[in-house]
Amino acid sequence: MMAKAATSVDVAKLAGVSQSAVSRAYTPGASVAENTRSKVMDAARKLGYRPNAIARTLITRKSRMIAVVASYLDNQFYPVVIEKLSQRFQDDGYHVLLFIAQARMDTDEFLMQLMQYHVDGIVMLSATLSSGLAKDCANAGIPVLLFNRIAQLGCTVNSVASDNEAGGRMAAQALLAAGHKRIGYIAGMEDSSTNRDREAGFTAELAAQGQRVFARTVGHYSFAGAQTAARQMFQASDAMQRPSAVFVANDHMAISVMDTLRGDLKLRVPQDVAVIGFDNVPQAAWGAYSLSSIEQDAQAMIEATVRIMLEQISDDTVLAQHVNLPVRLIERGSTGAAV
Amino acid sequence: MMAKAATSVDVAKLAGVSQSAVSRAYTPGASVAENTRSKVMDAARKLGYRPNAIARTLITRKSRMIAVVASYLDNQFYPVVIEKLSQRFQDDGYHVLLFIAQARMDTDEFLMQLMQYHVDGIVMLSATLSSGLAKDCANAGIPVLLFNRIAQLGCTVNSVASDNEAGGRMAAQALLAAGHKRIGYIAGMEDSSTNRDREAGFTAELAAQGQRVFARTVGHYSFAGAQTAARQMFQASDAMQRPSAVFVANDHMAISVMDTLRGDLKLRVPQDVAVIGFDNVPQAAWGAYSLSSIEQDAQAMIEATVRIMLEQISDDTVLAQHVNLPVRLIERGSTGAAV
DNA sequence: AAATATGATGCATTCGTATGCAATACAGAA
DNA sequence: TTCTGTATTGCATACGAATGCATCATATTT
Repeated sequence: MMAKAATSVDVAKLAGVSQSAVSRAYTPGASVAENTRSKVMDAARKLGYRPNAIARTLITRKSRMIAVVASYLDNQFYPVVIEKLSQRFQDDGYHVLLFIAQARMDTDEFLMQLMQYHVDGIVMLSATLSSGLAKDCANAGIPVLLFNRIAQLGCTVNSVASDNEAGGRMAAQALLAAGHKRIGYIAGMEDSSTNRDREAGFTAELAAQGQRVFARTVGHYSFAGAQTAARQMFQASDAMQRPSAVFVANDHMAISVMDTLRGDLKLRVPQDVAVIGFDNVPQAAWGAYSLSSIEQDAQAMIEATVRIMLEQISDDTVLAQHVNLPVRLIERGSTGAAV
Repeated sequence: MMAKAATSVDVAKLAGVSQSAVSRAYTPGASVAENTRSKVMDAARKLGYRPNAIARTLITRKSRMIAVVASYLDNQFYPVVIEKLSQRFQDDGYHVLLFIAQARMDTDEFLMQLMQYHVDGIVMLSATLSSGLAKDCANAGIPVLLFNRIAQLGCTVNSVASDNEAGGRMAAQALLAAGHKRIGYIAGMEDSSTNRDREAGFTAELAAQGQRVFARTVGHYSFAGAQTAARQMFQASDAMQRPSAVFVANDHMAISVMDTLRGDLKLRVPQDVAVIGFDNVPQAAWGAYSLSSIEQDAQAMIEATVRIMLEQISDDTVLAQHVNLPVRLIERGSTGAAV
């Protein structure tokens, strides 16, 4: 039933031209007479011909595919980014090959798969991949970009991130300005650059105003981890023994923290505890949370990502770039601001 | 700097065998001596050789790529599905090429892109694609599966969905059992099979127990649309003029409805209005909402999807299949159940 | 030891398109 | 009219791996 798809040779035969002519008709800027091109296009339409991107890739060595490596998508920041990123690449004629990275997956196996598909570039959304692996990819000649993460050493690896340190400082300022004296921090993954920078800025600003972090626990950027971290931090029944405000390393965890505070611990937000997160995911604006947050400019991050990738694909002598975008404070009810 | 990647010919030369031998060494079940295979593997390791999946695709006519067509990912049901689906396909050696479908995108252009990549199969998560387009793909010999949607006519198109009608009935039963007499329905996209079936089951069960839908508005499966729909439905200041319970066609909208009820309209859930949704997305379980819902068994849907796709890829004589999986009621606080 | 079966290997071709090169046509210039 | 330059076109080959077929070596049988 399935007719073998028409090839450029079939089209050439029907149009009475050579296969080269067909190829040229589909190549912008190639030398073809207008007359020939239209003959080819007519024949192509009749046969339902579509150029085979696979065969083209084999010879041009450009697949027009970008690998996006992501981790668990329950943090809504990532689906939003994937959606917009995919759209932007589509607008430029690229497509996204999605890889879900898992801890259990052997990284070598993973690398192998990426290489086999000959993607034109790799965008890593995941915070869980070693930058060693990222460097391996770069050495193989495929531009790599760490999204929302800073590369440790590799000047071969690009990165696009927000100014997490400034964001950490903003969070501290917001809580200090509201008069809090006992301020806690719930960390994400301790070895991630996002957590490190957010915490550094936060701590620095507290110090600048003569305070220290009152309590600190670790939530590993997971929903369940944040619940545990919140319980640990707020278990004291004496209000003076626990923070009156907490900066949570991302919104995904902050929402879990708010649920735990209200549900398990019967504490009110913001009256008993003020909460501020990071990312400004869509859910932060939901009425039930009204979570104050440090907003990452996802759109700008995506634009930078696409720009850098396309540059590196077209010209591999371009040096690795590191973009650091500004963030801004979004004040909502969870820090006592007017909703 | 970027050394041209080693090919099977390079490996063959170094190992002192033919290129065929290299190919066979990588083909499970091919006829190669153990001795030869290990010589090949040693040479491959030295050169960092990886088979070129593109070249392989050209000759085997199997790309081992599955296109997943998705729409706006703000409804968290889809990111979860994409993540799990991608993992399941990866486990079987397939990868996901992600396409974000947009209304503004010309469907022909879209189809062309899919064909060009010679994907082995297409999974459509989006409810916004015409099944006409889906049929076109199937005619081209690529198995197509509608996920969470029923195909209208095309016996060439597979579908995996939940028993939406039964789910609609369950929702009605839950609200009726709680004694509600004024029950509303907020619809999703009116031309989608999910909305149609959910509403049909819901209405039928109400009728079976001698009731009719008290009020009905349309939220188009969007967050903003649900807000408008909720305002319309609950604008009456007299409690008797508005529903005491509402079934919302999916959780994504139901959460928006709850926010609107509480925030704008100052109504309590469940005391003033009981709310029940559909999908059981992760957020439904969040403490601030505790949203009762009809759970779709995403895992089972994914297993069925992968099974059907792999069957159709390996044997194109298999007829289109239609899977309808059971759903179940998850009672939470939003319908007055104990939390 | 000879005949046969079995497994391993290499050769040559194939997949569908892009492209360097040579050939051709056709224009304008002299 | 002849020459030079430019625009088209086709030929042949390359991309990298898989595979049918023929060949060869080895194991098994008689």
